[in-house]
Amino acid sequence: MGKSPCSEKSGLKKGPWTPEEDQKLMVFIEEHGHGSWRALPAKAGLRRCGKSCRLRWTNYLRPDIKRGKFSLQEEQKIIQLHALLGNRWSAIATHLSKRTDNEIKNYWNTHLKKRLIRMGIDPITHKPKLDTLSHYNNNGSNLSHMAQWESARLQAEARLVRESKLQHHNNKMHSSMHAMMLATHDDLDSPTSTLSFPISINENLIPTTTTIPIATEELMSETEKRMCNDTMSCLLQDHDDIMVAVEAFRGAGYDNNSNNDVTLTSLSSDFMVGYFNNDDINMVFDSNDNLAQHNLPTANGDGSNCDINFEENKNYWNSIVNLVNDSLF
DNA sequence: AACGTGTTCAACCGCGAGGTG
DNA sequence: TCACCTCGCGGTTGAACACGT
Repeated sequence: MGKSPCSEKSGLKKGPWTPEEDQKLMVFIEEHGHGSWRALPAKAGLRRCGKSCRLRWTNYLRPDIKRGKFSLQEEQKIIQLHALLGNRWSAIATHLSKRTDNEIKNYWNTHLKKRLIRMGIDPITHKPKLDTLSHYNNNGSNLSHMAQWESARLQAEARLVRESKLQHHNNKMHSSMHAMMLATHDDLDSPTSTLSFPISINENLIPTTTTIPIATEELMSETEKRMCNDTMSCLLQDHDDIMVAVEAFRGAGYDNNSNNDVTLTSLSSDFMVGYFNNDDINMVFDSNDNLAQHNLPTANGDGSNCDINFEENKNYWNSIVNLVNDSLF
């Protein structure tokens, strides 16, 4: 297996890179490209292993790297992406232009993770920790707020389940495209409008759901296309984008089945979840239509609770993001 | 100024995926 | 199918730095 011979070879330098070494590596790559990393050190006149050269280049010397303080937007994005993708730093890095996976990983471990822990949020699940309740209990008055929050949240979820099932039923009833807004606004408001607990929901991130026939674009009427555009405009720029997303969905390994509509729900300005209405498969796409995650389990196998899973996640993300924002000021 | 402690982040290590013969 | 190799990823380390006493 691919165990690196780096540490086993004598005469190879380790540790921090000198400016001279950096210069040699940059000049060589600019002239020849990196090609085989294993062969590069000898060609470039470096007493380093190829692995060390690759790391130095990708994490430090590459010209398209942005360094310095992370912006608030970048922090929010990292938190959201981590909630969705976990410790897949390279995947997260692809959504933050000019940031390396190593830098994001370090920033998470040294700043964001600690901040979430301080706020009583589990940095792995992105949900409030159970011991947060006892923390609040020990501190007195806030326990009732936490309990009220959880109670309101559960009530909202129960309503969402009911409405989701109704929506799923409607989807089955109509085989052509339907653009519809989920009636979730009140549900999302309820925990915050009645409580003083400092979690609020960002109303800009209310999800929109659109059901699109997976059949070819030609089958869609102009009206349908327009409805599609209107509903998805918060996420996708135009009809072409939507069709690209559908193609990406279809291209992810599933057969084209004209009876199998796809439902797309925008989670945020960067992510969209989709699922086949008669399937238990659902997927998450980023704004570039890349498949970020798929095959998330569903409770009843018919896709009817997909909205609930992602609705719940979205709520937590917004809560986390808002809490982070609150802690900054 | 000296020391101890905490924090940061560049760099390393080991593992697994994927390619190739 | 198997063995070998390279590459990329995520976890971890430790030197350098910051800060408090």
